[in-house]
Amino acid sequence: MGRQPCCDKVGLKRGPWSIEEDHKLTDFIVNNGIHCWRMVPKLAGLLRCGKSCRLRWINYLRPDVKRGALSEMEENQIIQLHACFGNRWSKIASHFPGRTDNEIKNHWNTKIKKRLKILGLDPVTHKPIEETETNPELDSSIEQEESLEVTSMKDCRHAQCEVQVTIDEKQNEVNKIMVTSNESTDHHDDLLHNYEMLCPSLDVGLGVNQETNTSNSYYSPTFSLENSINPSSMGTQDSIQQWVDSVDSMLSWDGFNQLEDELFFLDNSH
DNA sequence: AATATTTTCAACCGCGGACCA
DNA sequence: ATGGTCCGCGGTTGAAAATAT
Repeated sequence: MGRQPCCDKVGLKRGPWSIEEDHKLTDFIVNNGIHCWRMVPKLAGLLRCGKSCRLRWINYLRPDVKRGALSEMEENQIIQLHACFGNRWSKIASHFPGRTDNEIKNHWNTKIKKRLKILGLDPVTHKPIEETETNPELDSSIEQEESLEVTSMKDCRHAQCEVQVTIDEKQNEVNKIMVTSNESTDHHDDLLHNYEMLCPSLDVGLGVNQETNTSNSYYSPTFSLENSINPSSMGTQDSIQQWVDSVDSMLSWDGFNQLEDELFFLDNSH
């Protein structure tokens, strides 16, 4: 015969844990350790199944569990790791001591996913949504399956590069707008003015916040105008460089909150 | 202030692999 | 080798909190 059943669900309590239950479970584990989750509720005097106790301990009661919002650095790291491992949350969580897979999964589903969508990126493939939609080869489900096969560090770095390239592509789009605007100084000035109106907190005219431009390790790719801006118009180019630097910092994770705030009305318009 | 809607996140569910008798 | 249980994982749910109307 096999082992005994995990638990008899009849008569067991479900739903949110009370403070008293938390104390019982914590006291028991602190004093006895964990040998068999099936036995924990019986020995601790709890009307819960072992599975529920395990979940409560790992996600909430564990003394080394890290509380509070995830930092921007952590968010960036989650995105990188998601590009490598897909939805393998426990794998991703293992890179964040004190953070639980449940917490990271929730954070991804409620926040990061939305931000990537606003950026025009598919949260599953990490590629531009238009590309995924127009190219059946890049169907999300297929991509997701493929991402599960990515295991080696080489592949991982490759996946990270792909995300990097996607962000670069986004900035190239900004570049194209810049080139178009470069055809007319007036138009260019209008563009800067409009952008300044959109983002009043950015000092477009007097200089750029270089700190935000360098503080992000992943979403602040180095950006060159050499291949996209006509070098003959240096005066204009300086302004454009500043503008693009601003956009660069806005596209970085640091600046995204600001961009999101500034452009919220665009999202509400449809 | 009251109500509706959206967001957040703790907890549950079911599956698959590991393990045991 | 087989059948059964346990554990851990990822997907999903739903109540509570926050925000909008």
